[in-house]
Amino acid sequence: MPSKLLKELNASQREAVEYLDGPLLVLAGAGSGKTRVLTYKIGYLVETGVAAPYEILAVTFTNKAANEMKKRVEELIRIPLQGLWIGTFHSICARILRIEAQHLGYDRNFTIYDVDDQVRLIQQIMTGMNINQGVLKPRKVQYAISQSKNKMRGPKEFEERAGDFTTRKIADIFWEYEVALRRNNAFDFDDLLIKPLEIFSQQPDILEKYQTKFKYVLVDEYQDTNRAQYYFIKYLSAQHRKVCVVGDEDQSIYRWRGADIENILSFEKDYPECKVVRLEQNYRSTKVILKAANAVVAHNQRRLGKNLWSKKEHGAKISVHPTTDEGMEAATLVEIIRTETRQFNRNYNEIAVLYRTNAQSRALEDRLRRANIPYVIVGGIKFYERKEVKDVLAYLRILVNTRDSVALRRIINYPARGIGAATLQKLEEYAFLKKIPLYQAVVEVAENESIPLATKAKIQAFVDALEELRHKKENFSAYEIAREVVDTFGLAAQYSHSELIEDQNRLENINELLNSIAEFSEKNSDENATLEKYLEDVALLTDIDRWDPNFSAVTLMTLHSAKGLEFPVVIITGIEDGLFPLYRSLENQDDLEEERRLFYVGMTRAKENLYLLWARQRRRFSGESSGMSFRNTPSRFLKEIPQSYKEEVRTEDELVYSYDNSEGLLDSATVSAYAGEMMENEDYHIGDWVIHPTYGKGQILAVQNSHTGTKLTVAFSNKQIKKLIAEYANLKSVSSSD
DNA sequence: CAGACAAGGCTTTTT
DNA sequence: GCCTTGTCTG
Repeated sequence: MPSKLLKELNASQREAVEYLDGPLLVLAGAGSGKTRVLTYKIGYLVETGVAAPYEILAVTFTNKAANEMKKRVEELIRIPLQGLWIGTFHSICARILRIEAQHLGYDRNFTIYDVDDQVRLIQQIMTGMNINQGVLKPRKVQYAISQSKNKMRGPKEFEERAGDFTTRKIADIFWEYEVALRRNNAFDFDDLLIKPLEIFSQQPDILEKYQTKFKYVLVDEYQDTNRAQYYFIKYLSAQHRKVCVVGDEDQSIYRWRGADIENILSFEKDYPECKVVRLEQNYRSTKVILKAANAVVAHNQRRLGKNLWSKKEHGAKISVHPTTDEGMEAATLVEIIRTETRQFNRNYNEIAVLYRTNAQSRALEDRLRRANIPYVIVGGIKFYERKEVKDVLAYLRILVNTRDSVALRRIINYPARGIGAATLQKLEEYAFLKKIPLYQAVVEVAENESIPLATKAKIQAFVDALEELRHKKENFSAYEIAREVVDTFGLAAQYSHSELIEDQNRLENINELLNSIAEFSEKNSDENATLEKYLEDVALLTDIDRWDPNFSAVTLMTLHSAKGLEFPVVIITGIEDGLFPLYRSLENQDDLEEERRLFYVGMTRAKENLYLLWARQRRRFSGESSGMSFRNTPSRFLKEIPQSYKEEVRTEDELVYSYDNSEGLLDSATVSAYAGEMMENEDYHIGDWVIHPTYGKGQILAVQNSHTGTKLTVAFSNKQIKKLIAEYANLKSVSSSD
């Protein structure tokens, strides 16, 4: 039956969907409909009966993409996709580990450790080993271990390569860390990818089970797979060899995380019989944006090469905005957003603001807040990484996995209940001597001679409360348990009595967490709505998964987070040499090419209008040069955009500060932002108050010296903004605002 | 043992 | 500049 699905595809897309006989490499340029191909391919496989949903494994880059894709396919073919395995590498691996964990000596209710948990565990280990954490930072150790695991090197391989003293010390910690993870019945993020491979190599029968099961394996964003992910796909598809990978070498941006662009570049070597389909028609961007992006990425050496084209309109030129400093950059940003929303009637959610580093968001946020422009930030401090959220989760974790000592330590005296460092030390000694998990030592506190009676009573009360909940867990929903945890241990109460905005936020976050658990309980059928499953979901969720594109707000995020998304208007900030590309990538050709790909990714997110902002001066707060201002030159990538596709806009010369503030007062940051460039004039200063014969009292927003005289931009109390020539305006200056 | 205050470090990107 | 961590005092 020739599926009607195929009619909705162009020739290349159709070719990619229809080819089912063997390995397939789809080289899909930005905006060329690769998600569409994957979606339709799954639909086609199921509709034609070539494969049942449970015989398909589909790997996506985010959980959100997985959910959307599944929903979309079900809408298309109107067949429920029960049993389909779709999700990120991490979630699929976690699923396998739940089933097979016993082969590694783990329980199926293992915990997944995020970076924060890993660092806490490493701190514990280092304390135990008497290593000075001031000299060797736990965070550094965590990074080194993670990087090593990303390359599939365990403690043994790490030790073999360890040259200097510090690295050998890290190797020692690495060994202990692995032991501790096992003891805690926990995997870290990197384990999720590595451990299934361990099981596969130790027990070929288990590998074979999955190889037989998955007739078709589909992988999105293949250019960003690392070594472990590469082997994972290779092993699982070895039997049927029906593996379809989709990717774009020009969008490979995760080298630092161990992603190996070679995986896609050499796919044809791995599978000599493979078919290659190129998707080169871009449906997203205007011709100008696309050609400019192509011109930039053409500077890279290591690529398969492709020729992206678009049938869309020519479109507006890319506007490049040089600004004085980060304050002016933010002011310019506000101005652009105002123009787009007021003049061109855009909704806020049609606009994305992208930057290289999370730290850049603060200056932008401040200004957006003052200008009353609604915005959401994706990334940065993630919701599930917030202290108050992690506190609640730690309680839930210890209920599920009593061996999770990282969780236990976090909550044993939080909120404070009189179990201090000294007591914890005694409990730990007890656990160590009896070779039992810390939680067990807490349960057995009655038998512990070294702890004073009064303290014992406190610990006993804590244990009793936990144990009661642990038993309730079997018969109550995840939400009910979480609600009770929060009430029993007073996790919200401590914030609800406070008037600090910060505490109010924390309270809100706890409520939001409870809501999310309630939503989870409702959405999933009973057997899947367990606390265990919830904790796993949460551990693997990213901020982008929680992001609602329909919410009417400007979206702020890093360029990395923007991958896979599109917006009518994209504003990229901080396009300066040293920031983008970053200094540390300037020396190395491979690193520089990755930065360029990142810029390419950013540019190609834009459908209609693209703005590029950079600041001549920017304050930095990292490294030795902390707090210093730097003179910047525009990013070398800017020069790689052909002149005919861009135009420079000197916004600040004509920038009029929009005047929403009804009191007519300018905040100090605004004043200083304007003051940066234009303080030269002796008679008039930004922020000064003046009286005009007809307009009345006003405040100076901008001063410019031009050949016609001193141009002033003044905001008057009737909310009018006027540009005046000082020499003719007959202004009187007033000393203060009254 | 808990809360207040000071010092130090940090920021490249994320599952 | 802000946040986390450590130290001091009650």
